[in-house]
Amino acid sequence: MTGDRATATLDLLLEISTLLATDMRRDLQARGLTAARTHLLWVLHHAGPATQRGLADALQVSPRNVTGLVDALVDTGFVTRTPHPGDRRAVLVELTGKGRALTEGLVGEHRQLAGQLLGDLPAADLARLSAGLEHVADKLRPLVPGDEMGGHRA
Amino acid sequence: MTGDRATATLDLLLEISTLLATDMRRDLQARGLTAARTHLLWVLHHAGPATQRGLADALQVSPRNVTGLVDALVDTGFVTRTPHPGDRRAVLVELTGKGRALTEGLVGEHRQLAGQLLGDLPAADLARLSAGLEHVADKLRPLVPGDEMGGHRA
DNA sequence: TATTGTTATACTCTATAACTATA
DNA sequence: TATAGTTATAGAGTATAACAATA
Repeated sequence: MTGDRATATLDLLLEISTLLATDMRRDLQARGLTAARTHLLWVLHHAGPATQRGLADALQVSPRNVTGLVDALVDTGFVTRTPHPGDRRAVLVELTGKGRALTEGLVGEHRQLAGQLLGDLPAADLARLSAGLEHVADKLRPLVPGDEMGGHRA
Repeated sequence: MTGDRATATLDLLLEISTLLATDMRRDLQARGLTAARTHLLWVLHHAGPATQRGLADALQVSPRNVTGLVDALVDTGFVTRTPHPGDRRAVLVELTGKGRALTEGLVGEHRQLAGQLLGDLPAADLARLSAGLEHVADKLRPLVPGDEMGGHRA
């Protein structure tokens, strides 16, 4: 039955999700980072300096939560808070050299992981896998309103 | 370049992971359940009554953590604690009628979601997607030691 | 009056360590 | 001596509400 095949495929997708999350979390932990803090660094890496308000929107998380994450990342030297020029209420959060080194390292590891998981798949198979995943993502995106962060994840 | 194609495919996989997690969490929250508690119910659904020790092993989480999760699920009426016949140190955790109704509902919704995401994919495409995902899972499983829970996730 | 970020408070998941009751 | 589960303590992520400074 096709229905069972679909269910088994969704199961596979969920298993892979868990495995990927576990694998990445372990790598980050070794460097003293959590998933939430890394996600914030990742947003800064892609978007450049941002206000905490902007980060809260990007991460879809409360402003109060951002305060805590930025506090921790300042303490550990990954980001700095500087006054916002032109709005004295706001601060600009930006990556330090250490922060930039980290996110650039992540890009490389990300690429390496992609190679490890998909590198020996024939190009035609990779294209078909990609197409299948696009199909799934297209169905899924409308189910989760207020996404916009597609891909920006560590 | 093939490398970039692989990276883009991994990105897609990560985006889908996030979307799936968000979608499922929202559904559960509406019923007063968190991901961790639901995961425990899911294990009971598949394995039947279990000791807290057994649950800790299955969930790969500390015994102390299980105490808290079971406390909450007892309070909300999803499981019961009964004395273990034959070992007076241990307790058996089992689903109540409410708990069973919930997990059975999850099975149905899971199937429905699979149909929604994959139902209109031609059988051949579904088979190729499935094969591609199997390839990824095969590469990924050895990277995450002590898994064994493949598929058992809510 | 609205917005930015903070303090105050609280809940959940998670962990380790020490302890009790049993094996 | 080892195991099952609890109490004690702690850290991280998350949220809402009230508040200060600024727009």
